[in-house]
Amino acid sequence: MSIADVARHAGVSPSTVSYVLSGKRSISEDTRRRVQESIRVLGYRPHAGARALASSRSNTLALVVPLRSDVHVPVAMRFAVSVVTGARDHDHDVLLLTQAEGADGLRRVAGSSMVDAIIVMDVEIDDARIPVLRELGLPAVLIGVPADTDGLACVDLDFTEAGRLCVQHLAGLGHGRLAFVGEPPAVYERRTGFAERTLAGFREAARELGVPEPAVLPCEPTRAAAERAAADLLRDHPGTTGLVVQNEAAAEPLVAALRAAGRSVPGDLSVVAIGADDVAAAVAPALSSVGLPVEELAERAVELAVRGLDDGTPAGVTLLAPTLVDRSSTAPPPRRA
Amino acid sequence: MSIADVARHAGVSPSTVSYVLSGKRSISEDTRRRVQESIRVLGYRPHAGARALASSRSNTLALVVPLRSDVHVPVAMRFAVSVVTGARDHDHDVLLLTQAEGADGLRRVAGSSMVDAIIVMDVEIDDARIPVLRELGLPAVLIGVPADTDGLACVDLDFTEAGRLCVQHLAGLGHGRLAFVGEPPAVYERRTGFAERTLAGFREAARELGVPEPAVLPCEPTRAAAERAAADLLRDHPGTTGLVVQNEAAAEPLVAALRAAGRSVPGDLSVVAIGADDVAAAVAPALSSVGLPVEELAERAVELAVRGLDDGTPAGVTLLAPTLVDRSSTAPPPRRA
DNA sequence: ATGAAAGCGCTAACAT
DNA sequence: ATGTTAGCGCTTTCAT
Repeated sequence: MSIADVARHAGVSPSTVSYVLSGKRSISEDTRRRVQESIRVLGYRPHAGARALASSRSNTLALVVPLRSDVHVPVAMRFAVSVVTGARDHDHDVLLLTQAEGADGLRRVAGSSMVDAIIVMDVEIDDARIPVLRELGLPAVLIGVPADTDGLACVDLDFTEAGRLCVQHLAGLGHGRLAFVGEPPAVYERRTGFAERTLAGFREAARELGVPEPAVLPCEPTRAAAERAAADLLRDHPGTTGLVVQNEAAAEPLVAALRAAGRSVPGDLSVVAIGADDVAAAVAPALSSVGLPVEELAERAVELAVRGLDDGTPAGVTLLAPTLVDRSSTAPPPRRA
Repeated sequence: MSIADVARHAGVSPSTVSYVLSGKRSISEDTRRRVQESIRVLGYRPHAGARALASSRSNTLALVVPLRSDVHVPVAMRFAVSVVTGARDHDHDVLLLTQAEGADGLRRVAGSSMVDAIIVMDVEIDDARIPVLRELGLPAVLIGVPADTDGLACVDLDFTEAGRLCVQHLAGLGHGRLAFVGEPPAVYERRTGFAERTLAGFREAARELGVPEPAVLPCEPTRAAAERAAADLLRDHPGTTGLVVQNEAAAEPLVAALRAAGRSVPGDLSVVAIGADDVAAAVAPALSSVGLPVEELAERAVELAVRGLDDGTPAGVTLLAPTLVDRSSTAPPPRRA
């Protein structure tokens, strides 16, 4: 079953079939219909390898997914699925690479022309794969923002602004003592962009608004760690009335622990989450939160990757504006007795 | 950069380079070394598409991952990562498909020769993709076991035996009243193989050992649902002393709720989990459990897929024997007062 | 043990 | 608006 069979069946030349398929030149309405009918009848599918060979386009994107245990897996999975879905909308497929393959994996799939572009998740500020990505000569899109973005396309939520937004929201309600429960220590140690930038925005805004230097408590993604963080918070920073949580796994147990300790949310303590909306909404009470627009980020990444194929990599950083959804976990602080 | 450049550089013919790479005919030690050196120096990578075209082998596997919200995501992700890792060990790459593409996606990637074999996760007893898989003429490996396995390779944990094993363990400790907290109702409604078979084994073994028909409580993967299940269990089946939980997300909150209700585990109630070992071990107290060997299942699946390329699909069901690891959540039942 | 050369199925320049 | 044809880079007979 090849393009020649279709051509014969439709009474046209192979190139005409090719052009009907690609739309790269105008075809008479009549011919187009005949060809499409032949394709349907014969059940013809172009051979991907032959296509890639002739056109130097594989119509395949590489997606590098993180393995780290400190990355929230459901969110990573949603990214991956959204990237696949977005890629299909642009007639592309997705080759799955794990972080474990590292730079060699990138060289391999690029060097053998398996993929047209590369999308990388979980980018660190000083990521070792970045120089490699530059050498490759393929469009590369990072979900995340490293220190040096030269020649690369980056997509992310504006986490700096997200951090600020949380402070503004809480300060606007009258909170004067804030704290931040964050990602696991390892995330900060390897300088993951989003975590570092969130904290920066959070601290800046606090400073600007005259809020005293807030406590920052990194937290492992376990219930036990969240309970410990709650205990630490209440013991070491008892005056805190406004809390920002950037840790999908810890949000629910943290709030539960606070309530178990007799603090009402939002009566005594207001809590704002940063992360996937459904996670925040599922907590009791539903948490006011700055949402992580996973689907939109993934779609943008795919679009940049695919667009880069024709226009060259459209380098530059795309930051999506964060929005805070007000749910039932924030209120003015309790009146001092 | 093509095979011709390497051949010229090494002073041999292109076919010799090809044979050095594939090992499909003997090459003098001297020639081999020269060619490999040239490959290294030039940084040559064979063009995947050209290879696929000439050899009708893409060295790529398709992996269909589930999207369903009732599938435990971290486990699905571990499967995916393990499949990629296993595939790389066999010099294959992995193309990621989502369930959303359905049968058409399978036809597409098979028809265009993008992949040599297909691995499908989250298989239902009567899965609509199975007839398609048979038509395709590619090796197909299911992680899971449908009703009709004719012509297909299936890999799974022996969940029937896993269910029996739990009963035997509990009955062996002296428990005479058992209950089962399972996956969400939807999982049973769509007749997911593993869930149905576990329950069958569980009930059979109970019958054989003279244990009265145990209560079965399906459970959504949320804390609230787990707490409800705990309450229902204590209210409606107060005599229960042995509990089997097959629900990664519910295990921890369920046990927590039981303890919060004043039941000690394993003092009053023994609990056995079925699922990923690390999840079970992370609960307080660490749960005795029948582990789900994710990595091994994935590796087997890959191996069957790759082996099928040369030998034809080695149809048949591979069931891994379950083992129960005794941790601190099971003990003899309390003596009747 | 090695080389020469015929495809694999498609795309895209070059025709008309 | 359509046809002809030369590759794309590799594998694999067929020779020697």
